[in-house]
Amino acid sequence: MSVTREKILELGEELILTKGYNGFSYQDISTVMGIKNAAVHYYFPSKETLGASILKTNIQRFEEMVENMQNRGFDERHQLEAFMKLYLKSNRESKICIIGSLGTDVNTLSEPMQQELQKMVERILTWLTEILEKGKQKELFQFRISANDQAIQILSSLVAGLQLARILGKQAFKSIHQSILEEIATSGLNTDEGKNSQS
Amino acid sequence: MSVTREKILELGEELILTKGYNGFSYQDISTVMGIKNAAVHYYFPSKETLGASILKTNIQRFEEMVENMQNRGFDERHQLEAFMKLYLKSNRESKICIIGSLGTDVNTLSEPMQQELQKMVERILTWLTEILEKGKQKELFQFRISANDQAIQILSSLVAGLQLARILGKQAFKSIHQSILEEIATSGLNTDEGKNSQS
DNA sequence: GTCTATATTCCGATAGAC
DNA sequence: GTCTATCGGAATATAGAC
Repeated sequence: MSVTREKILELGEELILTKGYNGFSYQDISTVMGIKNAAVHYYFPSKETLGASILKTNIQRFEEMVENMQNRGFDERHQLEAFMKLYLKSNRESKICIIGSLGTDVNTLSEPMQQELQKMVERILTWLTEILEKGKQKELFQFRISANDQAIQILSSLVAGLQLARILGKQAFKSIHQSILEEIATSGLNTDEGKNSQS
Repeated sequence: MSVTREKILELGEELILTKGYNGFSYQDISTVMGIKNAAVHYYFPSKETLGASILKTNIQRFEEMVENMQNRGFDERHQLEAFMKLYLKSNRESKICIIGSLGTDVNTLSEPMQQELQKMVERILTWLTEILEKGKQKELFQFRISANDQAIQILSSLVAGLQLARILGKQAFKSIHQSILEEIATSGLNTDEGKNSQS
C-alpha cells in the first residue's frame, strides 16, 4: 500500500487529535508533505472518506492490541493497564482521544463516519466490560456498580481526562489515571513494578 | 442590553454545544435571526470575541447558581445533585458540555478564549472540591481518593458522559449519572426525596 | 497511478449605507 | 446605533496534465 496514503492517514489522525475534525484542512496535510492540497483528494476523494478511513484504522489497531494481549496471556489487570497506557501516551503528546474529539463534532459528520465511531465505542466498551467482569471474578478488581456501567465510567474518565488536561495541564490527567486504578484495584498500585516510569 | 445581542449569545452557545466551535459560522446565527451574517459582526467583531463572551456568560451563570444554592441553604448533597441536573438537562437536549466541546478545539482558540475556558474549569473544580470535602466531613459522601481528585473524576465523567451519549444514545449518560452518586453517596439514591422533579 | 491547475463555495471580516 | 453590500482568502472538490 502507498506510503503517501499511509502518511496522509497518520497526519489526518494527528490533526483530529490536536485541532479537531473541523479545525484542520487538506492544506494542513499537504503542506507538511510538500504536495498540493488537491493531491490528497486522489487518495481520499472527500474529507469524510479520510475521516472514515482513520476510524477504521483505529478500530483495527485496537483489535490487534487486544488479540496480541490475549496471545501473550495478559491477565485482566495488565490488559486494563495496557489500555490505559495508550491514554498516558496521548497525554504526554498533548493529544486527546479520538472518541472525545469526534464526539464533539458528531452532528457535523457524515453517516458513515458516525457509524464507524459508534462501532468503535461499542467495541471498546464490550471489551472493557468483559475485562472488568472477569477481573472481578478473579478478585483483581472490586466495584459495586455493574461491569457495563463501570466500563462506561472508566472510558469517560479517560476521554474527558485528556480534554481537561489540555485545558488545565498534563498533571490533571495523571491524577485521573491514578484514581481509576485506585478505585477498582484490589492489590497495590505500583503500576510499573520496579521499572520506574518516564516523565 | 440589546435583545439582538442576547439572542446571538444564546444561539452561539447552542451551536458550540451541538456543532462545535469550528463547526458553525456567523451565517448559521444570522439566517435563524433573519439578518445578514455581517450584522453579527456589529455586536461581536470577531468569532473569538463572541466565543469569549459566551464563556464569560457561562461563568457568570455558574456563579449565580452557586450563590443561589448557598442562599437557600442547600446541603452538599443537594448542591452536587443540582449541578448534575444541568448535565441531565443537556443530555435530554442532546447537547454536550461546553468544557468538552471547547476542550476539543482548544488549540485553535485565541488566547483570551483559552484563558476564560481555563478559568471556568478551575472555578468549577474549586467549588466541586469544596462541596466534596465538606460533604465527606458530614458523612454525606464517602470516597477514598482526595477531594480534588474525586472532583476531577466526577467532572470528567459528566463531560465525557454527554459526548458518549451522543454517540451511543441518551441512556448511556443516565447510567453514568447514576453511577456517580452510587459511588460516593452514603445514603440511598432517591434523588428527589418526594418532591418529584420536572421532565 | 500520481499529482497540479483551477473552479466553486463558504467563511470571517471591513467599509460604508441608513 | 444598526445593519447591508462586498471583499479577500481559505476550504472542499473537479478536471485534466504528466
